[in-house]
Amino acid sequence: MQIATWNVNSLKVRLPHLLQWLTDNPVDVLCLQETKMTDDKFPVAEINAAGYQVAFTGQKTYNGVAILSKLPLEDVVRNNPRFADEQQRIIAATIGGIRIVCAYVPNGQSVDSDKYAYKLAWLASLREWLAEELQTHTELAILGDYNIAPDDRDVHDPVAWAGQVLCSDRERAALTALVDLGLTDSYRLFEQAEKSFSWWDYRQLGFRLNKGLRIDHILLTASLVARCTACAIDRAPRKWEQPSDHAPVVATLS
DNA sequence: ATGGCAGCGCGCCGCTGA
Repeated sequence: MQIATWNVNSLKVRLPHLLQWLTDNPVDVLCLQETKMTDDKFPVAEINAAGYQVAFTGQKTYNGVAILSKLPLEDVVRNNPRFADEQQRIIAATIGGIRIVCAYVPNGQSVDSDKYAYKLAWLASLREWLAEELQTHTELAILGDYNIAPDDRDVHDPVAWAGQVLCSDRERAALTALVDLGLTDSYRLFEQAEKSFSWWDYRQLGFRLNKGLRIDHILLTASLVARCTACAIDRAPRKWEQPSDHAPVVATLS
């Protein structure tokens, strides 16, 4: 079984890439972020035709998340029930007995921004909710765009990024607090190339110069860690014409 | 030096993203 996450930066623009990528990578579960569309616009028929069922929650212009699955999606939850939020950033479903949580963590903009305070509050509430979910789901995976580079290995220029949003201590502590619930960054279970990133700025030849960050993650509970045989970032679609600025991350479970 | 891409909105610039 393969589970994956991809921030598509507009599903309207990226639908052809999504369908191509699924043809090339017929994963069992794919979590999407930044669909940027209201639910009435969601391309259900095209995704069904590709062999996937789908649950989603979106809004105009910003945010929006979805879970695609070959197997049925059960017990779908939209948003964190503990956090009143107009922004559509979370969707969860049980698939093949695994609780799948798809998350689009707020960006935060800058550490002195109101959006940063919102990001930290959002993450604190996510932790509270996940703690509850973990009481009833021993097999749980939380996949998504965390907008946090866990440590300096995940940053192309740690000096330039030191203390900046996506790399600041408080965000990293919030991520550590999630991990401390009993989760593991699946990417670091395995030997990985240095300078492995999942996002590259569109500007200044970011991808070509590999000036990126690793901010898209798949966290697993211990029972899924035991089943996890691989985790990889697929840089291929970042090279396609008119790409998302993020690459998909794929974890393989036995 | 706050730029630079990209997507979106009743658009022709301003916002958000990361």
